[in-house]
Amino acid sequence: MDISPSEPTLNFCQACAVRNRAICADLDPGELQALNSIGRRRKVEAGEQLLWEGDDAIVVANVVEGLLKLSTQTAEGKEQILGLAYPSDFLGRPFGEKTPYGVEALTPALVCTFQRTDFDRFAREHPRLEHKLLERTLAELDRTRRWMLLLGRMNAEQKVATFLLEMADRLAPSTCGADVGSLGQMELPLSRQQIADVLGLTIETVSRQLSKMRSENVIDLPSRREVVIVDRGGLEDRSA
Amino acid sequence: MDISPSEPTLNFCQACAVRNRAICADLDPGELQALNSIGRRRKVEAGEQLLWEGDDAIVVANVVEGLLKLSTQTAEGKEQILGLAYPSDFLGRPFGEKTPYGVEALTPALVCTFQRTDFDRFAREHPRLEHKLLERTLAELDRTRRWMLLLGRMNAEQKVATFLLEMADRLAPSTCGADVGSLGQMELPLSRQQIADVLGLTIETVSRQLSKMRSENVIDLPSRREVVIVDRGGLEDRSA
DNA sequence: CGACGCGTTGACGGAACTCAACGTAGGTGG
DNA sequence: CCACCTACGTTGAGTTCCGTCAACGCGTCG
Repeated sequence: MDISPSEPTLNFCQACAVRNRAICADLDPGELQALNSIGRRRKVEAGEQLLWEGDDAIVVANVVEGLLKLSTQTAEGKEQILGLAYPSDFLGRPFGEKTPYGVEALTPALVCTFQRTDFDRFAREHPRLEHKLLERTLAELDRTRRWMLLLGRMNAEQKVATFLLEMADRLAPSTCGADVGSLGQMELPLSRQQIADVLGLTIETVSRQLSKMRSENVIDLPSRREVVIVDRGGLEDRSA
Repeated sequence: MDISPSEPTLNFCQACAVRNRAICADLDPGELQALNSIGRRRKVEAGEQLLWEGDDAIVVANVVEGLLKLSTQTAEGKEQILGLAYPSDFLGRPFGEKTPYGVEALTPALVCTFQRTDFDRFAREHPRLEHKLLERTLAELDRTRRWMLLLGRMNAEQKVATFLLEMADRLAPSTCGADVGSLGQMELPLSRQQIADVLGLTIETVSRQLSKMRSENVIDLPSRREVVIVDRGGLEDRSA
């Protein structure tokens, strides 16, 4: 809950890893100091829930490090992951009453949290920040709509292939030891169940599709969490 | 293409049907005049395409009257409807290069169009408009994410029931002869194929689900395009 | 009247789900 | 250190739901 006592009034923002990519990118030093004063850094452990669906929207946050999932569930308890939040992504529902989805960390994560009311006020007073938030929200809406095509119209093979390509692209920058990325090896931050929840499938179907692609020499699966893309073209064909 | 010659320089905005609900709601008369000067009213016929997926994002628009669909398709040509645009909704991709989805009118529609570059400039100079656009985009993102749960985790019966309830709610205000709405009668602005494209189903499955619900006395189908909700509770049970 | 578009219904097959057993990796304690 | 346990993942068998293909009904328009 509390910020580290060793740096009580430090301006975290200036040294922030996502300083140039997050919604605060266009703020000048004075504005940044003001934003810093209403925000708090917080570590979230893997598996820890940061926001609960349906709660009053008290908190919003910026992702600094790590990967988190946004999810919701049916009345019967079947889960659907609505999206993944990477560093510099924004979490929570500004200008809203209720948190519309749950947020849970998939890896150890570092987030920069704000009381929603503080953030709303700050945003309204700083159009450049609000503009950044708008651009980010528009991009997220585009991404979400593209995912609807996957959920509504793709079969299991297409879903899994599309997922692997997307993860390879999005994970590349972080693991960007260049050769590692081009070799197509990656460590999945999601369990099979979570992959299934992203794709609207069952765990067994995901497992079968992965095994099938391995037997067809399109991918390799050195361990549970590792995937190697052996034949990117083959994956792309399957994602069509 | 052209505005009506009978009202060459009139300020459409002042008498606009969505004046108090669309993103222009917070503008003062002077700002409204400025916005009016860069916008054009345009009629779109039912079935006419307003924006094409993948085109350069030249135009953005506000819906004044009518209903339009946003859609995309797979490489194989299977369509997925991403959302419906009602009066006061915003269309197109501000601050973006490409139009990320196609837009086609389902009913005769009236839209207020802007050159995207003009609109972008105006928005950046008028934070109140940009704020409205942000609120609208955030709400649309919430709505879109809720639809992902339907696409990914619901069976055909749940999808159709959810769709009927949603349409009844959203169509009510316009047809709001009060008693009409409460009787649960509505005229669907979508064909069976379009309903299927919204729900990620086939036309036959939609038809079968509707017939089944009629046989169970949950709804009635007086004609192709009409639906009467006979037992709202029954529908709600099925949408769970 | 016939043709066409749209919707309904039926028969069938297959893709994905369900249920169940088994395998495997990682962590714990004796 | 190894046996054990547990969580996670894989694989198999059977079932179900929905998609596909096809025939038919109905209203509309030329």
